[in-house]
Amino acid sequence: MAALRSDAARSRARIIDIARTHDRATLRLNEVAREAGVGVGTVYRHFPTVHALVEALSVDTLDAMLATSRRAAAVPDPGEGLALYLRSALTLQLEDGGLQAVLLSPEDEAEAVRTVKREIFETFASLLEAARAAGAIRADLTVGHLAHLVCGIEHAVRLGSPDDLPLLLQVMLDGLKPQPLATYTG
Amino acid sequence: MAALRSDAARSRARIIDIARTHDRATLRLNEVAREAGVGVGTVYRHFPTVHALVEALSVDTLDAMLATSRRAAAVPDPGEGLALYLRSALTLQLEDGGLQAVLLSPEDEAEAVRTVKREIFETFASLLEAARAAGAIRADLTVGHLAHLVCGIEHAVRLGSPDDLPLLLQVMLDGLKPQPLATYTG
DNA sequence: CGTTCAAGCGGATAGGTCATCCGCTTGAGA
DNA sequence: TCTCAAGCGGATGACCTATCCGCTTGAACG
Repeated sequence: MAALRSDAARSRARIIDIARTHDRATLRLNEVAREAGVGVGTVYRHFPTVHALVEALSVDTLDAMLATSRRAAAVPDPGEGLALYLRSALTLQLEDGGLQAVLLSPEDEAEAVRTVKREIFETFASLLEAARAAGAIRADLTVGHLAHLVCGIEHAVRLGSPDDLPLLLQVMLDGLKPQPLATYTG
Repeated sequence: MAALRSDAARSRARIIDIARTHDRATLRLNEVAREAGVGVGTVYRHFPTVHALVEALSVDTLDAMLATSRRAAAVPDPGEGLALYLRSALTLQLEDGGLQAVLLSPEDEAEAVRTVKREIFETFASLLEAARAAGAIRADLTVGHLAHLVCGIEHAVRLGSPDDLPLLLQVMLDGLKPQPLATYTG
């Protein structure tokens, strides 16, 4: 990203500040422009699509997610490491309402986002591999399954209250373990 | 619902037929009107909101859900009964893309829908109670938690492929069991 | 049947949102 | 100070939703 002219940097920051006060799912670029005191054209030049703005709002959270995944990789017990990462990812996704969309989007506006996402997924994959090797997790689960499950639990928590997080997370974590006994498969 | 005039019944049926061919999440009433060969006004008279139409598209599925819940209540083993219901509910929700919205909506357009939903939830609640009494499920889970979890798993399956259903369902079912050992709660 | 009219129909259109385009302004390098 | 690429604003065309009202029609009744 080339250095921005000072006025452009100011506009961009104002837009992001205002956008942060809005629900990510119902962002209206024209409304953000009005509240930020800039022209609509300015918003659309900085962020050609709503997704571009949502992405920009999530870069900090993405960095936090990467940091967490690396911290999790340093945990001696692979099962605990994976669990720590899953818990953190879920918490971050619940805090940042746009993160799920950014993580799942196949296209990224910003090159930096693409890079961080790749690094997160790579770390995530090695966490899973280690946990599997340690027999801490069902062998038939892929990184995709886990990512989708986290998004699913996020969805479930959003349908209820944040207070449900610990319980629903625990249900997921328990379900991920290799099951000792045959389970009903009707 | 008072008996419809023959032309009104015909219009209504045409609208529903066409609407069934559309994605529930992106239904456009004007588009449905055009395709159904009726005026926009006719669509809006029969279905004042998109949700009213979505609801109408789901009445059959709701009936199936109620029937399934009663079948599940007749299963001798309470744990198996609950599992059967959860599996069926998830399958129905995946088949009917508008069902989750109908089930979760606090307001119902049609009185019949309100009634069926109440009966489903009542049966669901007694299935849970029986399973809990039999020690087949964690004691701290409510009907709300389970309903939200099913919606969460539905979400997870939709993010991937329908092939993921058996595995993700099993993860949920295993996680719902009372856990024999202490779990990592970091 | 013919008559009557409530029920139903169609679609023009008012109102609202989105995103582009272009003439004006300004930061900053020379 | 001069120059002009970069940035800005907002008018506006394109599109979408949902209402309203004058016209049409099914069906009840004598």
